[in-house]
Amino acid sequence: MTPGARGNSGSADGFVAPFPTGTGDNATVTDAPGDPWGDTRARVEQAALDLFTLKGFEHVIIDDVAAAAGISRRTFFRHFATKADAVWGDFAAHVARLERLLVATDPDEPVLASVCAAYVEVNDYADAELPLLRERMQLILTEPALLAHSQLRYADVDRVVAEHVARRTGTTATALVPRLVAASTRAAATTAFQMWLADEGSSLTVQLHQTLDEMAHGFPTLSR
Amino acid sequence: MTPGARGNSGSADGFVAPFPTGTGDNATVTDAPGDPWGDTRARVEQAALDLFTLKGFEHVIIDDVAAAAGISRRTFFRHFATKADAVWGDFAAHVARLERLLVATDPDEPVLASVCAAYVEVNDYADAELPLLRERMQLILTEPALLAHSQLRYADVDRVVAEHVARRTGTTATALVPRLVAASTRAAATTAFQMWLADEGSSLTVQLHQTLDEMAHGFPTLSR
DNA sequence: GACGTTAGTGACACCCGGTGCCAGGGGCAA
DNA sequence: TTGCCCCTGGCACCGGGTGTCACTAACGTC
Repeated sequence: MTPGARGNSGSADGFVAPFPTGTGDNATVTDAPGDPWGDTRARVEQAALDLFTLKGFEHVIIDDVAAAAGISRRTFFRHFATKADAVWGDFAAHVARLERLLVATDPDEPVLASVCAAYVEVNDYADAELPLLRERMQLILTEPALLAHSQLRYADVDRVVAEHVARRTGTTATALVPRLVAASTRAAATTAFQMWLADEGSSLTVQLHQTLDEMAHGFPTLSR
Repeated sequence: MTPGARGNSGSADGFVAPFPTGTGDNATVTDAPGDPWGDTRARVEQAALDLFTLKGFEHVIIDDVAAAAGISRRTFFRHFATKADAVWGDFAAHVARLERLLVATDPDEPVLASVCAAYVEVNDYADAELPLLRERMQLILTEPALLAHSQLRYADVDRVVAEHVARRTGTTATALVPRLVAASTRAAATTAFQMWLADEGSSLTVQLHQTLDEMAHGFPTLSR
């Protein structure tokens, strides 16, 4: 549901630049112990996020990001398949974590509740990570091109959830209920993120809980 | 929720070509009474749909569609803002119809039920229109680029539904419940379309009813 | 210490979606 | 006939994305 807000530490799918690309501002060579030139991918991500937030996604061209990160346009596309991908961090790891949470759920717990709980838990970020997450989600849910692109990323989430429901209910992931649960919970989670973004002081966990519960319980607020 | 399956009769936002563009296969000039040269936009739509279905969306370039429709590449982009838009027919009219249905709902009816009913009714197509609808939805839900693009179109639907719920519940369209109802019902409707596409012999109306009810009632199938 | 391998990089050419601009040319009213 | 409106095609251009080639640093091997 969310881009991986961790600072790209593990580099699950990211490479590490083994030498400097020399824009001149790299100070001394032996700056940090172990990783002297820093992670190129992380540097590009940061530059992209900053520029997109500052000038708007479609007003920034790849050359801008590349220049800000001290790499060439061609190299940008070696680290990110598309312009939009620069916003998502290590999302594959996030999806993998959701899948692990789902697999580890108590088989006696109601399926829908287990999905909601996993959604809440996988989005339980440390306070220090929230500003970055906010910046990412603000872009994803606000910029049309990124909103459209998000559909492709979220397809993986839907698949993981649908497979979980299918396992628990003894059907296939393409059956009605697994698909419906996946689509509905994701819709609710997205709504929770919108509410969280709109209210600077709110808690993401609380918003997720409230929104998922409201949906899962058949919208009790609407006079039932 | 659905592209307008009607044959583009009203031309709510489409223009009408006032003279032929002459690829040679236009038979005699006085072919059909009243509209001798046919609707250019409709011709392009048909060519695009056929080619996309036949070769896959991203394996078809605009020049292919333009050539098949007997127009220039530049003219294609005068009828459709993007390549993806050629698939959607008169979707704005479809959204407008949904909005009229929502406005006309009985104020005493439960809000959620009124949204579900409107979703079902706005997607109640004549048998003759179903093959075209199937082709369109198959593309939209299958081709990644079109799936991503659909998010932008469906944003209009969400807005209309959220505004309806906001009116009925005395809040704003950006409040939690209006947003959540809009997102959830759309998720359910999309799922219904997937099920309908997967089962050649099923009824779209039945699928929509079943899926929306399952969601709106809190997923009774999941042992509650 | 010379060597081949591996991997990230930059430069270049190219494809394709999309846009701005300009120049026709047909319908239509004055 | 004149002028206007609108649709059209052609052309140049922008920007995202890809294939290819050559360069160079790190590393293991003989």
